[in-house]
Amino acid sequence: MPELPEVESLRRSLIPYLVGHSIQSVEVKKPKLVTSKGTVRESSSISARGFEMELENETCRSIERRAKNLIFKFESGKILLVHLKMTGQLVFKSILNETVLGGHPIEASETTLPNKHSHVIFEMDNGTLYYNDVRMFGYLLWYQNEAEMNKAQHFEGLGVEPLGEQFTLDYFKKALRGKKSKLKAILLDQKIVVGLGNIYCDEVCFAARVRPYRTVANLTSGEIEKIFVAIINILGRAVKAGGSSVANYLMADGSRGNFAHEHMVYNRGGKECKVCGEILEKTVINSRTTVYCFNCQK
DNA sequence: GTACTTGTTGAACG
DNA sequence: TCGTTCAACAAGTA
Repeated sequence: MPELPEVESLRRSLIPYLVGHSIQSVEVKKPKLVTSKGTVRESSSISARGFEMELENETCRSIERRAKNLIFKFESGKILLVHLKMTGQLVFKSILNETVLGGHPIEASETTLPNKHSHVIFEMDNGTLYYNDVRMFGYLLWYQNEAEMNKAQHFEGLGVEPLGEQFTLDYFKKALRGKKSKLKAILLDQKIVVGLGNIYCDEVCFAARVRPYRTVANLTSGEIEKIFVAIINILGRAVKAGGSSVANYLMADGSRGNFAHEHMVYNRGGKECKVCGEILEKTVINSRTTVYCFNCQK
């Protein structure tokens, strides 16, 4: 599930292949993905055919990221925003047969391209970019320019970037002041800090040795600091490792940019804690599965 | 057939 | 009114 580290490492790996290169043609196989925004049905301002035409002959100038959104900016000023949601992935296959992948982990059965989940295909001057999405929760939005994107208020209310300069201990402490929620709810709340999803919330809580259901108001100053440091460390390390997804599934040595191997608690309920050996507890917080170690976390 | 998965958000809650 | 939590939704898998 792409959270901030997956999106960021995908962005970094796509830059050398896409920036400076142009789109020759676009094929939208599932119009829904470019005409709706998640569960919010918008009266689409653009048809699938319009989407294809608008991006033809556009040259990519930069690839940016805001929260879990990938933002492709073109020389003309046009913008393509991609949200992978749960199961989206972008795969670029160059004409030299190099493959770059990011987002949702690839399934072994889906290594052929395009496959049945390839819903939007960009023919570039140096290869092909596939947007694959098994459950089709993701979306690709097109904007005429920066102003139009801002007008859409897609980023309204988002908190600070955890790996940016604005995320300071002071900011974090102030943001938590007076909150009555459980720690996990706070970490999941994109209005405070963006980019943390279910996986990294559990990992951050474990790294900080704080139980996820603790009420924020009862946290000590030291604990908040540990959580703050854990957010930066975990996300930073995960980005470095290439996220929890397979980074390059066609590499000869089969190596994987894989933070998943480093997960301490996520998806490990009932298994032994890697630190103390106790059985990890599994519970539900804010309607999300949560795993923690009762022994290690206080 | 059913339970379960996550990011997001409008609805409902207290 | 407001902060907080819930539930629904997207579509597929086990």
